Amino acid sequence: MPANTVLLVEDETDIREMLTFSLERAGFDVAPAETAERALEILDGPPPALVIIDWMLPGMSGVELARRLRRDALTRELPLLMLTARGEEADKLKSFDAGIDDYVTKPFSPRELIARIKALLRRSGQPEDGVLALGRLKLDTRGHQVAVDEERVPMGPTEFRLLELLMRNPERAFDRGQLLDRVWGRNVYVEERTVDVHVLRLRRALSPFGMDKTVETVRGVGYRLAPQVAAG
Amino acid sequence: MPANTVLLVEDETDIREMLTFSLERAGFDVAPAETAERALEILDGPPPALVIIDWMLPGMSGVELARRLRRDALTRELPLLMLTARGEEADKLKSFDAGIDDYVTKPFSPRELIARIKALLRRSGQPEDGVLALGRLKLDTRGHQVAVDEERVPMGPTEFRLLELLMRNPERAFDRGQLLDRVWGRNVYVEERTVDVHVLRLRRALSPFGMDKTVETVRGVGYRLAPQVAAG
DNA sequence: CCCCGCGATCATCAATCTGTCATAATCCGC
DNA sequence: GCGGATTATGACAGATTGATGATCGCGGGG
Repeated sequence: MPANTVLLVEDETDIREMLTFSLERAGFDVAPAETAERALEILDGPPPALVIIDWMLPGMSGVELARRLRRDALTRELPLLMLTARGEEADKLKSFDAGIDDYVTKPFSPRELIARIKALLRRSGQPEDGVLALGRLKLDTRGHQVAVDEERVPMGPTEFRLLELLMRNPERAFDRGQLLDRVWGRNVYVEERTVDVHVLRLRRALSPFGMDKTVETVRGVGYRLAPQVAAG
Repeated sequence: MPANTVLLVEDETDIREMLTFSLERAGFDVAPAETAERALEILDGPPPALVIIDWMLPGMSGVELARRLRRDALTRELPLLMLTARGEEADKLKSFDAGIDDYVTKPFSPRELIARIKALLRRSGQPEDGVLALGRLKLDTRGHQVAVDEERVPMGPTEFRLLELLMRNPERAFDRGQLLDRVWGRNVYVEERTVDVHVLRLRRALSPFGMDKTVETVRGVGYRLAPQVAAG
């Protein structure tokens, strides 16, 4: 799932399609889900940048879904935006208790929704223009391109997502399990050692630019982005 | 077991799960145990940051478990928080007598519980996570790295854990047995002298930065962080 | 139908880390 | 200063863990 993806959980077809249209026009990729259950399935794959949840959902409610996401280490840090209908304001409190970051009351203007989404993403440290820059490294999440000093760095899709995760969390070490969960998605069964191979490929891709030390090994733990890259 | 793990001893499934959820949302890792016996097993491994005990437990009671923890040198300093039901207020006295640091009466709000937990941890001087800083020394638990004045200090995994323990407990001297228990984990058979070697290795790692006196020998006892480092 | 890019594994090699010893150095009380 | 006790060090051999190159398969074009 592209990193600029918004997971949209909304059961009413027309609203869902309207939002999908608006969001895509605003430059987001949209993963639509009719139910909370479906949303959870999607979240077994690589995580989106943000989740929009309708308060009222058939089956598992939006609030319950929110709680679930907050319970899970993998989704805990995802920005959550909830859609509520008028008259449900009384429940806002409960909503925030479930860990909601923001809410929008229906009916709402797409303009307002987009604005709040961007605010949330900004707050959670996502670049608005889709370009992550760290020192000489630039990663364009929309164009799926990496560059060092404006020069293009060719690499495979998995290496790209791996680098993206690391650049979003510089200085932080991930163990192989976390990397598998967040880059591959946790529904896939893959050997932990496979991570090593992709790290190797990523390093190789960066090495012609003298950036092969960018991804560091943390022995006994996993990998992380080199601090000097993060600092620069 | 991560350093900010909470051991939760509660037999009622729904309460246990609710608390697990709340605690995890608050950023703690949770080790759930249904019984006191199970809790003791868990405590054979690396120790949690805090223990929450339900007053009423099948088999060994919560109070008895608390007494045991207070008797064992290894767990004596763990913050203990007890959950009591209304009507058991009369027993509070007994509870504190058993070495409980704080208690919460059911029904309670997760908010209150979290607040008390954080207060307890603050009180016991254990940062919840992130960067431990002591003088020129910085240890980043998230990124798994140590720095002196921003300059990186390479060291092995065991040395890292050893330094982490010492930095979390400045001013305090540990004997070799305690170090083995808390850094290596209990029920691991290792010679006590091995600790010396790892202390040596840690000192060596720090010595290029003039910080080799950071870890002091307490003759006849064990080791501790040098007071001047702890103070700075 | 074959070629090719990409991804997952495996086997193997290399780099580090670990726990123990043996031995030297220190410390302490006398 | 002596002698025993305690700690510091250097050296090792084995065990872990990570790096690397090669292989096998899959699925999408051509």
